[in-house]
Amino acid sequence: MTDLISTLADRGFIQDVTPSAEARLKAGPIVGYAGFDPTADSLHVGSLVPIMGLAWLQRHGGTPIALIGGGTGMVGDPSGKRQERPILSVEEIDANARGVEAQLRRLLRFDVANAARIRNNADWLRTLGLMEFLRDVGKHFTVNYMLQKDSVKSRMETGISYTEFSYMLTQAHDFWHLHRTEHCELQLGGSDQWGNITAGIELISRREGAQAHGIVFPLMTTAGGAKFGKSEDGNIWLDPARTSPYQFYQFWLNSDDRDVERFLKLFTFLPLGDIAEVMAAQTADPASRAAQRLLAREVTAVVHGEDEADKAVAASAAVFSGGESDYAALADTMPSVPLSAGDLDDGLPLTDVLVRAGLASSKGEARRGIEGKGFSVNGVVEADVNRRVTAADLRQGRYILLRKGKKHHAMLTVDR
RNA sequence: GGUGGGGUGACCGAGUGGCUAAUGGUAGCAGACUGUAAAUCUGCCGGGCUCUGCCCUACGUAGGUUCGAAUCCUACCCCCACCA
Repeated sequence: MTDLISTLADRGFIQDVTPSAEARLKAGPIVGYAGFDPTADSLHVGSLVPIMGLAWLQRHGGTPIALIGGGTGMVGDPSGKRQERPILSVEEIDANARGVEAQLRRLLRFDVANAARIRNNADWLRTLGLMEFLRDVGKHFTVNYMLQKDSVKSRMETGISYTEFSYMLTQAHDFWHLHRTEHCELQLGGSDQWGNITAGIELISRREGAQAHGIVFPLMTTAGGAKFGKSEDGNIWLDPARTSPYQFYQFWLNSDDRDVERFLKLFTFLPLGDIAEVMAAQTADPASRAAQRLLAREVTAVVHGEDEADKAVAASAAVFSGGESDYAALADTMPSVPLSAGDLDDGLPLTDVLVRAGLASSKGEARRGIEGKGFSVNGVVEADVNRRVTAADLRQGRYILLRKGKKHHAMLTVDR
């Protein structure tokens, strides 16, 4: 446990730490948690930071708890948000929670002595009575204290509902609950969670007379200034049904030179020595993008497994080297759209096909893209707006590879 | 409850009766250059079509005035500030 803090610090995880944390971590193994909101049925790459934090905790002998916010999700965390959030139905939250839990189960270890635990705060928050909450939690906080928090202060202009105002208390209650029931003494989170975490520490101190600790991670950004984890298709999800392993691999491969070292430290378990080595290679020959390749391979393997990572590497090599390749293997890892054999009898307009493949959001966009030489079929740029896709375009009898720009691919697969 | 200000496309933000699918900026997409990078330059950037043009839908909501409205009128909803 001794060097958890230094590991995290060396790898760029630490934005802020409560003063007592270091001494406590040196004293022995600890139980720590991080929360995950069930706002969608899949986590996205942004969630990898706290997940890696928990994983490092586990590797240093601690017991990680991944807390799914099935209860707090009903309220909505104002932290880092400029506007009130839409309320999801309980059914949606529960469905999302199931998806998130399945992913967490793959990313943490459950077969070791200090096995990870998964909890859902719906289990205690939904049954918590209002009077009980006001007496046992609300009584310990002054409104003055709550108004000091950034999450509230920054919303005083635009407005914040009582519901979101109260959020920090529900999260504080979670920390207290986990402390009480599982001896959890540490909470990890993004830097926007600082206020919520310290509120929890405060509550534990008041009710239990015990000292709890917090570590927050820096806000993820990219050197280009874009939001981390977003692409033109929206978020980069961990769910392969939403973001194929190939797309996932490509996301990391396209990392900015200025970000790649930081990402290697944050999103892989590679020893710092290995990272320094690959960075040296990268600096010597930037065009090789050795660091990006390693990053993409490693993160894809962590999230989707070794096999999928290998396929993504192979598919990327095939697609970007040009020439004929093993289409069946490509179809397996990249977004693939099924066609029935009959569809091609008369040929399909290319514009329709691009929309179906998700490469264009409307026929008009597809048409404009073709006019701008932005699309290709089987590696050949297509400039004819009226082009039709026919059986003659099939490769290996059943595949057609569509490409948008240089980087975006989709495979049409004819059913047999 | 009162007074004042405000609600425009993904976001910011112009626009006060026709030249407005709506200036500009950001973000995004494509092309050129490159290293599947950055920066830069160029084009695109509500939807559909039988596409040098045509048709829908759109400026908080619902009506109205007008040949014509994001722009004027009425009611309503929501947000903000100050006052009570």
